[in-house]
Amino acid sequence: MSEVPVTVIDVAKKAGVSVMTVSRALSGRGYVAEKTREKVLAVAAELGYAPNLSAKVLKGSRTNVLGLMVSSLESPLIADIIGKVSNVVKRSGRDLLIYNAASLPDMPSRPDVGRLLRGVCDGLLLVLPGSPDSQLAFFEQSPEQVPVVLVGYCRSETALPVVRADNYQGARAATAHLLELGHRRIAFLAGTPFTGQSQAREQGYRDVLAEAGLAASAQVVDGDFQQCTGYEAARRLLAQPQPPTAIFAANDFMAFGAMDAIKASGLRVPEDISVLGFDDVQQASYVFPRLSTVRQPFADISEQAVRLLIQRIEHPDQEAQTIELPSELVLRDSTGPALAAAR
Amino acid sequence: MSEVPVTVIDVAKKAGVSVMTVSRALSGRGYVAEKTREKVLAVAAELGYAPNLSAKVLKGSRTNVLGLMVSSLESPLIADIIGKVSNVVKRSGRDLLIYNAASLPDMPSRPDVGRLLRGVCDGLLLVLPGSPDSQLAFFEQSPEQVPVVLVGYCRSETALPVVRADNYQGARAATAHLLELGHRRIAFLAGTPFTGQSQAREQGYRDVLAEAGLAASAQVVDGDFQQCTGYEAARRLLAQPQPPTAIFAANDFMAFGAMDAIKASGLRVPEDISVLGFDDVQQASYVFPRLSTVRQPFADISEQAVRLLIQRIEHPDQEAQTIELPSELVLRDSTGPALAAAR
DNA sequence: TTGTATGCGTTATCAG
DNA sequence: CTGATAACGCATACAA
Repeated sequence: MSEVPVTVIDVAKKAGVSVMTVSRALSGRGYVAEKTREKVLAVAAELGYAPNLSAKVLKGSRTNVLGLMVSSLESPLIADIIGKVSNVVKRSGRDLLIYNAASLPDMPSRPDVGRLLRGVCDGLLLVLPGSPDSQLAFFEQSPEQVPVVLVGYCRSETALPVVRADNYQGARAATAHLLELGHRRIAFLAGTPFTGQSQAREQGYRDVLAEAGLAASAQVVDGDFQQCTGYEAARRLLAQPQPPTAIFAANDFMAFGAMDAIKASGLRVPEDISVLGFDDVQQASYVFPRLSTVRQPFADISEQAVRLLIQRIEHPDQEAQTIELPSELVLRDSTGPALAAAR
Repeated sequence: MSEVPVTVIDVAKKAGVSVMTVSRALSGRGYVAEKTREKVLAVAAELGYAPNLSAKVLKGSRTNVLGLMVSSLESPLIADIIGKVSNVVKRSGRDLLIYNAASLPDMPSRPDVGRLLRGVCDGLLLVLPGSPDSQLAFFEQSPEQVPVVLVGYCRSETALPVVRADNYQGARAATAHLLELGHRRIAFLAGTPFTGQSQAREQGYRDVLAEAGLAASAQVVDGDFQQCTGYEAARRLLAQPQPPTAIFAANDFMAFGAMDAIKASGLRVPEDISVLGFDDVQQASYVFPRLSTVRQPFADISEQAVRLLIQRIEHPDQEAQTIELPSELVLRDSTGPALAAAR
């Protein structure tokens, strides 16, 4: 009962026509008699014919498959983006293949990383918040080889098309909000520098403080977007003689870690210390207290990224553009007025 | 400067040999003079040759690519498994392609779902906790077509090889622990039924209660493994005249939701109500209070699943086996003695 | 409107 | 030990 793969030849034989006619009937290109077309389609359906993707690729034609390269699979944030992109792609009638470009510490990524996908996919989406730029150079060198769109990339040095949130304005709004609440000692928990997103957020934070005449009170702690790092960083901040009254984390996960550290120290959020995140991951609404944060419009970002990629596949000659979507300050329960005593 | 793809022909020309010699030198199969081999390898490296995967597939040879089909990309748990599998596969010198088999509500999955991967991959790993069995039937019907291994599947009706944790014993240990702490009203928050994992856990829960003569006190609330569902379910439980003193959730995310609901009601975990999860996702150690849970050995599971898949690729004729790895009760801070008043 | 022949990059077969 | 040739499944000129 094991069905051997069905090819155009099988369909052609059974339908009593040539392979060419089958090909035309299925692709819709070229002239085929309506009656013949129906016959072929019926036989194809009956036999359960599905085109061999590899043969298509080899022939150089479109596969209707898009690729998504990520620098990590262990971050729930990336998982969320992957899920959204996957849905958008499916809705466009295409398929999506995901590839983890992360290289193991003891096993450097081979030069053919990505070759894999490049062969099979019509175009590639790159979500690489954890990758050094060497990977990117690989794609920049041959832009006409395969269409590419960067997601959430924040540095200006690339010639590739980009879709991202407005990290700078988002961070400005967040910092301004904390100032309005009366906070004067606001710490910033930074993330990894790879995509430049953390720097953009830090810049927004610093600029707003500077404009309020508080440049000297800026305190930036290095981090890596991980929850446990946020925990450790917050512990160190709390151990200071004059701990901050508010913590602005470069992402939600570090904010979660910071909240845990604060609670573990016997302090309350937001009564004793306010915490503000960035991203608005799903968990932000479920933790206690619910996290105030800057929302990145991931649904829009995914939508635009896929749209832009498809556009580039169909019009490879157009200029690369950068799409920046607005971030939005979402106020929940983790931010509150600064303690009068602490001002 | 755009590099056109380098083929064996290019290498052959530059090395002054035939394509066949190049193929042999690179694959290591067949006789090639040592000196010729070195020459070819040098030229291949110089030209940056990488084999065309599609051509390999078309020819029917191994691709050294494994596929991972998941039923959802939005669950952090699956994301975790994906990451681990990805690492194991990389370490084996192979590559991994991930495909989201979830079908959109308004766009049913086309019949060629999976055809895609089946063509390109030597074998497939299936992680389908959210899929009805129709998808599975697809693979069972033609097991010799492409080697397949199921991950975390708990029903006995399949002839395919399976790797999973011991859900039943894990749930037994968890329930027994709550009984030892003095709890007598223990509620169980169930998940989706698709893989049978929730049922296995529920069975362990019911059996231990029955053996303690408490079968009548079993209370099972339907859920779907989602955090918000855990929240809602816990709220309903708390609204009862005699709320449970302990909640055993079929997974950690529902446990998180339950903890949030308890805290939002002004009660404390574990002083007023104990909460116990299942899975031991990373967040379980970071939430407050840290979650007691049943650890699924995902690292081992991933390792074994990949190992088993590779074994089946290389020896397709062997009998399908089921590997069940032990779960482990991990006690943290979310479980404590039952309130004397509530017993 | 339909059929024939060719090539994409690889590897297996078989001859040299 | 090495090389020419065919074949995998599909789509495209081109011919009929």
